[in-house]
Amino acid sequence: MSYHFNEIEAKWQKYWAENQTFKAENNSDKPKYYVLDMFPYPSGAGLHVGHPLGYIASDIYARYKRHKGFNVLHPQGYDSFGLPAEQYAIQTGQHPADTTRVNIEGGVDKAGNEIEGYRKQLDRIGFSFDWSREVRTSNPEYYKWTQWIFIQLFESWYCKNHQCAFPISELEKLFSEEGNSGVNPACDDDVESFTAKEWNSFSSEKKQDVLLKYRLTYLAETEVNWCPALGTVLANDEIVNGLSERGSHPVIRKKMTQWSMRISAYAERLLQGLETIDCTDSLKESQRNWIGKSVGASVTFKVKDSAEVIEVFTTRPDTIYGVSFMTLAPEHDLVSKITTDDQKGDVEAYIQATAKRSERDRMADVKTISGAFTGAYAEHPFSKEPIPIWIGDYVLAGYGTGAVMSVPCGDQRDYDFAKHFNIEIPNIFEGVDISEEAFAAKDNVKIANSDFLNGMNYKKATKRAIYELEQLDQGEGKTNYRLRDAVFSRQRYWGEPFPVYYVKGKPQMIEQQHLPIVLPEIEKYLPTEEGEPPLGRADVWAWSTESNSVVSNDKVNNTTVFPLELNTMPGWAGSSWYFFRYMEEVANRDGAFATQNALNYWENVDLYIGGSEHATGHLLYSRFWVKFMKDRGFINVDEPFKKLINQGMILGTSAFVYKEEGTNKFLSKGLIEGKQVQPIHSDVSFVNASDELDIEAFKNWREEFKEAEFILEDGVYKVGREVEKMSKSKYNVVNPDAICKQYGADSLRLYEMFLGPLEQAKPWNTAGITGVHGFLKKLWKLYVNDNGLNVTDAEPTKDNLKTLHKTIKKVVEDIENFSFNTSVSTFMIAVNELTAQKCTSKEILEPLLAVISPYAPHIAEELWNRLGNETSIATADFPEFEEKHLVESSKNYPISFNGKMRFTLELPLDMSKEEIEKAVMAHEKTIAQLEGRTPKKVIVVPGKIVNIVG
RNA sequence: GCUGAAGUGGUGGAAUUGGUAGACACGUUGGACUUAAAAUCCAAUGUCCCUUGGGACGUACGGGUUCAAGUCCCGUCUUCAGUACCA
Repeated sequence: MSYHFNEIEAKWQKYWAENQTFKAENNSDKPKYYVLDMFPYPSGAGLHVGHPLGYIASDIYARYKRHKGFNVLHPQGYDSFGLPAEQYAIQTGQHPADTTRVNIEGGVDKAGNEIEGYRKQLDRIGFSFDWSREVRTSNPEYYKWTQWIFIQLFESWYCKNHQCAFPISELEKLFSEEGNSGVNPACDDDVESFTAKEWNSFSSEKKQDVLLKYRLTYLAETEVNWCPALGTVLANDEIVNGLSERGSHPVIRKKMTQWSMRISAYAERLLQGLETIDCTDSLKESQRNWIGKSVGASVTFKVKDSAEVIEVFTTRPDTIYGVSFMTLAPEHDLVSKITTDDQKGDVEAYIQATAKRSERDRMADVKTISGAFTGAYAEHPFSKEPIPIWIGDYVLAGYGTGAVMSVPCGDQRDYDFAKHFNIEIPNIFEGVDISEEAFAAKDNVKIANSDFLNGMNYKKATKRAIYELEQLDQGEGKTNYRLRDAVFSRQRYWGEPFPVYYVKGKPQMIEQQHLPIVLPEIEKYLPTEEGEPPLGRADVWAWSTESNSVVSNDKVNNTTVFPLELNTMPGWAGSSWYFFRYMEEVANRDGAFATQNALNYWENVDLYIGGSEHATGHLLYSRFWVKFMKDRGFINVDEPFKKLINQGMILGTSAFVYKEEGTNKFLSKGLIEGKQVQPIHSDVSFVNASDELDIEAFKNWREEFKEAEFILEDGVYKVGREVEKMSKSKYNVVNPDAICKQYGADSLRLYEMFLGPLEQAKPWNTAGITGVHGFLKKLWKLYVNDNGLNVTDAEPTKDNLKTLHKTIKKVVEDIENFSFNTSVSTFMIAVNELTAQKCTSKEILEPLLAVISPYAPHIAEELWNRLGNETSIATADFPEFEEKHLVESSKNYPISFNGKMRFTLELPLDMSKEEIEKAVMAHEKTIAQLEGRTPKKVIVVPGKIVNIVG
């Protein structure tokens, strides 16, 4: 009886589904373990072999933990809001909800495309997901709680003293009792001071305006990349050379009122929290970069002949005597106020010119130095000397205060700017040559020409400068973060609607019992002619405070019926908290995002696996929301993920045929030398393991190749190979369904792991799968022969036990180190050895199945069943490793001469050092090697090696 | 530029605290079985020299430490990823 993987796999997948084998329990005596994958965005293109890599790894770990006696939560769902569905909707007029459902569940979309669906594709690979807990972010039952969290953020403020978020009502109480002088909140820069008395006299509208500046989510004017032709805001990466990536339309920088998230309040905690996460240094480093902490000072410069002051942030207050000019960002508010009449022309022309350039362009074009003099002067805080004030686009409006004190001798950008505009470059470093470039190092230098700072080093001078600035009330020590508040509005249709309506232009939250606010129906998924977001097209999109429901727009009277927010939330809203939703069983999901019971039991994710493209954004945002929810007492954990692994990308191995230029001849790879050829991608499915092209298949592929002539070498056409990103346009996409059909899911799972270390990028080459497939056949033959089951009660031999326990030991180590590729080799070795030993002993073969089961669950389940087990192997005990079976009495010593291994010698392990040396020195091969020489030294490491020197 | 990761046969990749480099596969070559093919099985396979025994060289490159280095240290180069005028 041979190995019929298709039958076996279908059988057990059905069994697992029917018996809910992988359903997690919220009440269990077992210890809990939560294994999570980053949930997929269900695109119409379906899965390719790169997608399941991380899922297979996490599945192996989840299954292993079940064998080890854990109650495992291993859920899956869909990040189903997003841009591609909306773009597709615009093109085809289909509702994104429909295309999204088809992409998940399969079927035929309105355009007539037959779509397999993510779910079926995933099921075919045999994952141990608990599908009963599935979530979809676009489902109103789910986004109800995304909206709820948004409301909680709106209803909260952040106290810097306590480093914690509190209800906004507490802040109102503080304001009414003592004004805002005593509070230390994270808030907008432009808040005014007021007393309790003043606060209490404010109108309701005024109070709302003031509070908005303190809320953790707030409306604010933000500078965005606006594309008038597309009618939407674009992210930086959607703009190429100042034009939109889609359609090449002009993009301008525009201020727009947008919802923002005050993530900056959490900057320090997000940084500190990294210490508690188990992940790679590179991931931590990219989080740190993003947060961008820098320690320095804020310094205030007075503007001469003006009441204005310029505040700057600097990391080098010790170089304050090196300031020879100030630079403001062209967008800085002060520019228009301080520019002299003489300079107005220059300054305005410059501002116009820079406004046309996107932020990205400015960043990309670092070499061009540009700027303009405002005609105004600032006053040096200590020397009181006048300092010319310039504007320049190398200063970014969005970072720090949008202004810098320029120290050309100590900063290369300031230096280049000064050289370009012939501004003086005073040297404040003792014995340093600055004729060629700035001196930016902090160490091993003393400050000079700096009055009271002379002779001090960086550390001392910094401290002193801050102290002196404080005395003048013109500065203080300050820590700055690069992390900016996150814009939370999108001018899109396919996202969560805000639970917000506007009364006299002031945002009001809809009470939580009326949630969800369901996305309205619209005719076209495009912005309105007036440039409003797509929701501006909805006819029924107003809020009635009487019926507490969404009503027709024509009822808007601004007394009881008000307009609703037209923006939707960004993609990261739904993915910032989904891991908590899985914790709750569907039956109990109505009353809360998850019950306290479920949250207390599962706590947070023990293992999180996903792509590195989410290493910054998603991770930062979800960590932010979790910290906020912890502050407000909704959950009990400070970090969402305990351990995080980024799987590497699987690359495609493209195949090329070579068309000789000007002919219709295709030359085999070996014949192209010296010829003018044009490489053309061939579909990888036409190429076999030996890189030989199926010429007929290629000819039939496309009309233009029908008449092609093929010049062969050794009777075959050889293609060229190149590793590239897996993509449809390169014809190197491999579909896991096809692999499952031809070799089986177990082969796919093993092969994906066998390719190499999980975290590394590695090329896919279908040819190699015959190796692991052959292994599964050998495994099968170890249990089943032509007459049926071939497993006996025979007493295992010493060798049998040694093979089994060696395998258990290695596989446990591998799984716990996430080194899945080496486990597969270990299985191969085990099966090769047991086959050679002609092992039929059930005592060996039964536990072996439990070891292999996490990797190849279908075949393991089938053989387990054939051995007479009536329950699933999924929760069978993982066999215990016993050291005694590996104890050896002798060792095959490598005998080296001057570090080079010459031969091996089998010696008992209980031999002493001296005895080993004696035995080795007496050996004929040793004598031959030495050729009469006397060794200077003999190194004997018992149990390891012998090295003879001399 | 900065940060991080990595450079090992024709290919993917193994190699505990420094201790037999190339496990396990793919591919290739030869053989068995077969009318033939597929499948399966057996053998060889880092490079070079050599008649066998064997020898020389080999983990990106150049140094160093050590009885012993893919592994540790210093320097250089290359590739990939992330990030970028952050004051």
